[in-house]
Amino acid sequence: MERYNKHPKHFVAVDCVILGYDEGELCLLLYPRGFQPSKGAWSLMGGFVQNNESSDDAAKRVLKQTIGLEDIFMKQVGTFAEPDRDTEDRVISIAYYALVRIEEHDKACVREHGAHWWPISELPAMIFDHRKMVDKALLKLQQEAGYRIIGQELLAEKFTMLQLRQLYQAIFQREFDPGNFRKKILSLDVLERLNEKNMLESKKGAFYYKCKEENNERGLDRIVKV
Amino acid sequence: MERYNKHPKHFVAVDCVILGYDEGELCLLLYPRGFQPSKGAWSLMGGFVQNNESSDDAAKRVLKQTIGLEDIFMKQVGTFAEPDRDTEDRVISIAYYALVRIEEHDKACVREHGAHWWPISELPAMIFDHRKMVDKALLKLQQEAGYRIIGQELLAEKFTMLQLRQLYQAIFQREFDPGNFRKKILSLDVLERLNEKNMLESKKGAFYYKCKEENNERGLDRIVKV
DNA sequence: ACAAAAGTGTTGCGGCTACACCCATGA
DNA sequence: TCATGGGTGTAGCCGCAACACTTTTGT
Repeated sequence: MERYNKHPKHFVAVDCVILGYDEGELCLLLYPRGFQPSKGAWSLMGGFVQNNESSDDAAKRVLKQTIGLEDIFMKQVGTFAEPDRDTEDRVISIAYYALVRIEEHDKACVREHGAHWWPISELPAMIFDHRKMVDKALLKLQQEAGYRIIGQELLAEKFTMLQLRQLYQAIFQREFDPGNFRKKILSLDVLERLNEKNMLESKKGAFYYKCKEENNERGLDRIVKV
Repeated sequence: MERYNKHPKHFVAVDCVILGYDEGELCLLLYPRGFQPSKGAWSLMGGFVQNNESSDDAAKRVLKQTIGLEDIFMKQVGTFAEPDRDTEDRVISIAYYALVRIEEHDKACVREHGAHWWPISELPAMIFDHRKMVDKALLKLQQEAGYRIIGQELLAEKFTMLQLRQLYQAIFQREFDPGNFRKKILSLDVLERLNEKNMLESKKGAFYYKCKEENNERGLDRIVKV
């Protein structure tokens, strides 16, 4: 008994704003659209939502296919449903953003798609409303990072205060005072200092830290005022 | 040329978390589902996204139909796309929340649907994942109210400090000190004091305020720390 | 010796909280 | 006159920003 049949059905897609971090800057993974219209223009990684698949599942599938990684931090950005947003046919798209360690992704997988990492400050033109998705994703990332330590998602398992601070500077596009940043972060008591130092980025050497397990539970103080 | 045809299409709906404010408490408008399964269970107001209609448009249409009001404050909450969330058939639903002045809506229109305003503290069971939508909407409302004065949306064009404070107490589920609340709000310089007093709720009489026009532009200080 | 990052300490300002306090007036 | 909300003032606390200062070590 199909009660809903008088209503139209639509293509539903997911588009992934895949963010990494490299050399002090946030980077976005884009791939070149291979056919007209807008051939050669850059596009987010996307895919259609299949039957028996939630949009979360679809986004995970796209991520697996394009960068070969699973269990990635990922959140919904919002849904874009203007009737003419896709020039080919109507497609309603649910945007997600994902945070990946840029060093760990499957480079062959990415190369195969002709994809390219772009620094956030120099993004090329993108198809459709993908630029809007990216901008909204970056805002959501700031919100997330303002309430929870974003560290292991974009850096490595262990990281130094310098690395974490530079990451936050990239996310919030502003400087943080080294001393104050350190004290603020440590006062939250969500990092664990390891008995190991990074000797590469300073003469004195900087302790590595890693996130404590319970970091996932939010509810901290706010870290960065917006 | 339909390049997407190998992919499935889906029903796409909007569901509206319609919030009002009455006698010191937030209220939610629900209507009873009229058919099996879950007949008699309560449901959000919803509707299907039509062709040539964005989801924002669809949500506005649903609001117009159910409470007879246009130009209502409204924001996207998120998209719910579990394959089995609707027991009848697969429907992907985009949830919105709307803020309405409970006194101004079209009561005949609402009665016709058998709808009922429920205080937030005593919500009945709802169908499908509607409860999740409501909870997420209430969180979004807190976020919004924390950065912008939510006043004219839920109260009247003009309102007293007492009314505004009680509204905020309902939204954040906690008490605010009357003096401090007043000073904080006025320091934002987004309200305009009218030469008119409300004599009904106190002996001395309280000035009415209304929102200045530019209140819509966000970017204020944070009002309530979460 | 110098530079550069690590790490700690100090000080001042601003905002928030918890009140105290007077005002106006209806019951 | 008492209770109630309106409205203002104030003292203390806390957090943050700015910045000084010491440590360590490679070049």
